[in-house]
Amino acid sequence: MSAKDLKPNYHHGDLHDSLLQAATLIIREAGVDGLSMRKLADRVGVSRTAPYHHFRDKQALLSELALKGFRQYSQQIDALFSDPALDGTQRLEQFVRHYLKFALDNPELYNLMFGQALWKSGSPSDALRTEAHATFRDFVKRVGDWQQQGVLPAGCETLRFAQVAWSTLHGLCRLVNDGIYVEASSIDEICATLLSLFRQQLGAISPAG
Amino acid sequence: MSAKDLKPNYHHGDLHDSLLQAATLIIREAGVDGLSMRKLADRVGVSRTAPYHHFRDKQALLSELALKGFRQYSQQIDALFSDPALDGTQRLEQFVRHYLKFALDNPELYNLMFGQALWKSGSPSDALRTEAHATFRDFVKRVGDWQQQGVLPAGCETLRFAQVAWSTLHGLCRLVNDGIYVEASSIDEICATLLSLFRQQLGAISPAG
DNA sequence: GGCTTTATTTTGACGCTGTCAAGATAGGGT
DNA sequence: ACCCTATCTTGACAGCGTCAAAATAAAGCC
Repeated sequence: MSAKDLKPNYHHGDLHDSLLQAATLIIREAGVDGLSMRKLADRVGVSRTAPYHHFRDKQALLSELALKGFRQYSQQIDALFSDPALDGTQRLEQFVRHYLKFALDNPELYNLMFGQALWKSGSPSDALRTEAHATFRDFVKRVGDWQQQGVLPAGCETLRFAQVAWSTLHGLCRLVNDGIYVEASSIDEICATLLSLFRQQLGAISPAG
Repeated sequence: MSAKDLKPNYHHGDLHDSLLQAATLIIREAGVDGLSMRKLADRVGVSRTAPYHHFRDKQALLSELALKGFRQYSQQIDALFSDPALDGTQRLEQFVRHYLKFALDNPELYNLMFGQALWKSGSPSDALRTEAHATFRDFVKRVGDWQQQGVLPAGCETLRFAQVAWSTLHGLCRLVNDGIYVEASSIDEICATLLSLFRQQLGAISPAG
């Protein structure tokens, strides 16, 4: 037998995927902090150390979850940009709203993808690093397009603008997700302000103009 | 004896402060994750549970550290704004650079002050909540001043602008501190871009203008 | 001084965590 | 029927936060 997919009563079937799936559920219910390797194993119905034959350690498991998150995110964004009914301005607005929605709908996943747990102290897997970089490159490219289309200001290096814009989006997501400030009700207004700021349409600075 | 301050050879002297002090050191050396109540107690030379008579739990200790961080931050910012040699524009620039510097110089402390560990799941002490809110109010007030002085665009609700601006600063700090992107070398340039963006001086959008 | 009261600290314990080493088991190939 | 290898389990270790109860030392009062 070559394909392991067809044997549901091997030792487990496909423990690797079952673990990822169960981990996703636990994280949704109890947050990343509520996920332990032991509870995870228990949930799937195997012994405590069984997962260690499929993931080097807990971080490796989390890395794969984050990786799946990036794939999911990219897919959603690609879908958004392949809609031919939207012009550049609408795409920018939709992108911003979608980014926030993704982060706010999946706070724990977002935290995994863009949090210190995986990135700090150098552990992220190569696959994760690659995928994340691709995601950022993609964003920079879109910012460049928007600049060319006159949707975003052109008198500014694309990379720098992209870094600042991403900082803004990321910062807002974190402030909300981490419970630091902003009730959900204000988000639409903040989002509008943020878009006006990016487009440099906040009104004249000098009253002497 | 009424004042405990005067007795250095009580049981410990002032275990409360000694713990905070040692915790600060450990965090600087090993990060917040490297701080455990047991190691902390050991470092100070008391038994594992001694700290629990001075802090309800670990979170209470971290809350106090964050509180000290906020006081330290406010003091530095106040000093900056009390310099009469600076005009509004310079103050904005100095503020932005100082905010980044504070966060990047004390990454673990910044994470404590503005991270999910304390804010998420509702545990922050009243004192911490009060101090943090005051800090944000202060920032909003300064943004209002800058708007009146023509340093920042006036055609925009102060609170909204402040929220977006803080998001940008916070997001940048997190991206750098969490090791997600941006080498330290780019920060100055990003900072400049960020300031231009806030001041709406990034250049014309429409090539038809 | 001696006695009591109170503040402070320690010892012991519990359940939880991540993970290593060694043994058990079961499927595939011959 | 055999072995090999992939898979899983059992046992163990060190570490964690924290509770309860016992021990200690200081302070207050006579």
